[in-house]
Amino acid sequence: MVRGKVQLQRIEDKSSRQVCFSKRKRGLLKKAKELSVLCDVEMAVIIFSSTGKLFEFCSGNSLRNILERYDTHKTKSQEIAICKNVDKTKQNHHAEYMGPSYMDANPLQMVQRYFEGKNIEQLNLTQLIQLERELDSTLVYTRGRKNEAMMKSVTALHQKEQDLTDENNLIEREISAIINNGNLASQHGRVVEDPDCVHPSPLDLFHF
Amino acid sequence: MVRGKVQLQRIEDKSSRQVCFSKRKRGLLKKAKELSVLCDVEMAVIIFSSTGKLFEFCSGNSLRNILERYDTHKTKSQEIAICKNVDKTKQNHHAEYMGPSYMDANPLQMVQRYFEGKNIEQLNLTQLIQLERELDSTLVYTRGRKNEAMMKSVTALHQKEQDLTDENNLIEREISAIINNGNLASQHGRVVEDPDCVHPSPLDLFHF
DNA sequence: AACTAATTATAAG
DNA sequence: TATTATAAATAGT
Repeated sequence: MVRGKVQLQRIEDKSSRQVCFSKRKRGLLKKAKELSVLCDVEMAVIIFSSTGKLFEFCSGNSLRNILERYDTHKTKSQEIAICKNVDKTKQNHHAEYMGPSYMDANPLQMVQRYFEGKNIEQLNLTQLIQLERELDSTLVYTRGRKNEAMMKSVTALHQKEQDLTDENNLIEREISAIINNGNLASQHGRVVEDPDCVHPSPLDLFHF
Repeated sequence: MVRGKVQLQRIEDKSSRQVCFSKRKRGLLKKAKELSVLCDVEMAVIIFSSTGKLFEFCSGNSLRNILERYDTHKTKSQEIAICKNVDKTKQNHHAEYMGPSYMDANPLQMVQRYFEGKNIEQLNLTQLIQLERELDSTLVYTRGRKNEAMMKSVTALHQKEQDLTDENNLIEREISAIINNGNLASQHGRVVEDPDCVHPSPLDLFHF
């Protein structure tokens, strides 16, 4: 019988732990199934026992679909984070207007459209092997372009910083000249910025 | 109070369903945490509510690590299964008919079409970062499907081998019976093939 | 693995 | 949201 509350800590006795795992795993998977059915939700449970054995549950028929959705969801959140960050920096390194979202479909959907509505599940082995290769090389290419774009962006920011610094130095020299000429009444409409304070490190734009 | 057992079916009333989801989700996540701590297991739970909101739990500090382990585990299991299957199999099969080629454009071209003819060179940094992520997850997905397809293919071939072997044994027995009856003039329209000579290795189908 | 007392989860109010 | 009666899970035998 159950004596007192269970302490939330690792059960040290191996045998008890194994028995507990077996019972609680069954309970958890049952609860998971109930939740998914009663409340009509999409969900996945992945469990690796301490012996390395895999147990899984998913609401539909494909755990992979759920992981895919998870990835998509995360990607979207990250995109929002990136855009917010970019807005904050006011460093406009995508000068062009992006227009209405081109990013509302991902390559998975594009592939499926391309295969005339066929699900990737229905592609045959040869098609899958070829698709894998082509995705791989498109990915490598895209990654390279991304890195180049990052580099350019960094370089552009450095240049901008340099220009501002030069401009400030120039203004300072002008002011010094004016002071040295004893002409204190002369006015400049500009404010000297301190570039070190105004500009974040270019690398802050990227989330490494 | 709880009256009678709960029926395992979708709760039709939206409000009740929402309340139930909220309570049971909390319960499930608590159970998940208890299981992971008490029994020292690595686990992940991913839940998408019917309104599309994401809830997650994981035992360590990175759900993505667990998903990676999941992928690795699946891949490894499949490889082991394939190798076992292939080793057992000394026999062949002919490649399935693939149908008309859907592969006359690759994802690079698809991506470019999708971006209204823009070259990947012209995508901005935000677009490139997202495209990279999406290609990556599509690739992971495709790779998983390919491995599953390989498994199925090998299993089917193994079955075919068994069928052919059985058929050959049957024919050999028939011939022996005929010979033992001294009826050497009797004709059979079939030739017994030597499978070891005729059929290439199944692995030739896959480009490792 | 089956049993049972005690805890825990939860449907309804 | 909090309460409570009941169902369900489960620790120890």
